[in-house]
Amino acid sequence: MPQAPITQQITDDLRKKIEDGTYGPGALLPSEPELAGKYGVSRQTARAALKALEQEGLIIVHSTRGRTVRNRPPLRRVSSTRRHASHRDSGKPEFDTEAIAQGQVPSRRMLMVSRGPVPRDVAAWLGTDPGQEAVVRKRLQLLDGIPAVISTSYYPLWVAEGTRLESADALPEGPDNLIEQLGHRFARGMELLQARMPTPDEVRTLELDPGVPVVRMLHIDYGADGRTLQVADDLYAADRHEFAFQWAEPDGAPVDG
Amino acid sequence: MPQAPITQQITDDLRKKIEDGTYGPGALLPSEPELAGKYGVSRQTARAALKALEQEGLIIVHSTRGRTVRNRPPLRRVSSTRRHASHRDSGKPEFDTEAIAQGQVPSRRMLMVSRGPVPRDVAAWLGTDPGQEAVVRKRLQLLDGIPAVISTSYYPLWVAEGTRLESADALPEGPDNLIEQLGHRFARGMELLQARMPTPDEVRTLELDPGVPVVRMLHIDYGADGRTLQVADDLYAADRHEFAFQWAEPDGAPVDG
DNA sequence: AAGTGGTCTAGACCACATA
DNA sequence: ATGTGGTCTAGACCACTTT
Repeated sequence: MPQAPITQQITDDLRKKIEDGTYGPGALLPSEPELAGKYGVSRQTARAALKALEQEGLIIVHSTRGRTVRNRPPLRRVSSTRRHASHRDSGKPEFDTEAIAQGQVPSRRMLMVSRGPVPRDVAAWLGTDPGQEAVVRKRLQLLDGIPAVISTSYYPLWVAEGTRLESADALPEGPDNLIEQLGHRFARGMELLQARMPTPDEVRTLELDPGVPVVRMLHIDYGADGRTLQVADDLYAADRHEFAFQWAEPDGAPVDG
Repeated sequence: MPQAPITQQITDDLRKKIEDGTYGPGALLPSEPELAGKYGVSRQTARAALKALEQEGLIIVHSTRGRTVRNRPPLRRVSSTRRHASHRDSGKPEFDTEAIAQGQVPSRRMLMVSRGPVPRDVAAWLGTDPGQEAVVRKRLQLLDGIPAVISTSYYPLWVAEGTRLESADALPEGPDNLIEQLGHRFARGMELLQARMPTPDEVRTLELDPGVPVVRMLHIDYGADGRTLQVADDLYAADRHEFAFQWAEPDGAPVDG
């Protein structure tokens, strides 16, 4: 059995103390010099041990104050069924409806509205020819002023051309309702979830803490004729959201998540 | 605008070169001394820059060979509907059915079968009294010998007591089928997905690369009388899986994901 | 033998917040 | 003024693999 590096031993010690409550949520960890002295190592080594905990998402670093144990915020539940037409309030975007129901103040910042090419995997779902342009709407949605989701929506030209979907203005009723008003019907859809580490860009936009992954939800909606009406590419901060899906036998009562 | 640290500049340079294909998948990056020379920094600084890329999951470190650009493996699609009784092959566990359908060889390693207390959040879903015990089955499921999922299932005593669910042997037909054979019916269910960074334990068991998050899927099944039949706590390597959910209007054709 | 990454030291200077 | 983290240097020894 090889001897574990001293850095890792220190990390393990500290993690254990966080897990068993020696350092509870919000507690201040020993400072770098303090740790270095206690274990008889250089400051860099103590620092490396703490860095590992930071990347596991266990602690928060306060520049001139020290490091504290992160206390996990409650997760916001994102329910799949809420997106369907039957659950939608036709006056507002689904995001707003859900936020208000939870007593939070929704807001949004438009990041981009343009006609342009789309990423490879999105293009495959859109069902458009490769190289074909689409209308792209990218916006940041916030809850109580805190960034929650980066939403990028792609609309085929045959859906969006000449409509308010191409306008840089916000859509008070939400894109889904607008599409229905344009005479389309959402017949079926699919949601794809993936998790990964964020890019530095995404860290900035979502104001992510270190060690926090993102969840990408690709939402594809099909019309009655089988053509793709829209592809939504939503990026969530993983430490602030969880995702719920339900099913029931035909005669079973549905669950409200 | 404050000057970015030199470490970060190097990271950004390298990331750009990975993204634009200067260093394609599998390509060998410059070594630490090489980078240090090129940017006129110490080896530690070059090393820190590379470390960042490693934690973003962009590169793989080979101890005595260098660092190469990671090429992303295809994601295995995990479909929610497959778990429902109507989609289940009653001879095999759902995991095996799906694996075989994709041409992969499923296998499993039992990690633990015991009667014991359950984590707080699982207990809440189980609907048992706090402190109440349950039967716990923990196993590692593999595809072609590669770890895929850590599955931990919790069964209330009124379901599992005195049945083969308490046996340490594998269940050839799978727990879901066994539960039905015991006279229970799955009436409805819910799936909860969360993403986070893994613990060191989980890294070891799932053989995770650095910078790879895990997805936790909590699957709760209810019987016809509304009581919880089981809670499954599955942990997936995020770089090897994606998750699909579908819906359709009553008269719409279902989608096969 | 040479080159890779893995680990660690001892010291330095900085910006920033608090006392 | 002191203590915190943020960054960087110059050098060292190690294990391992390839040449």
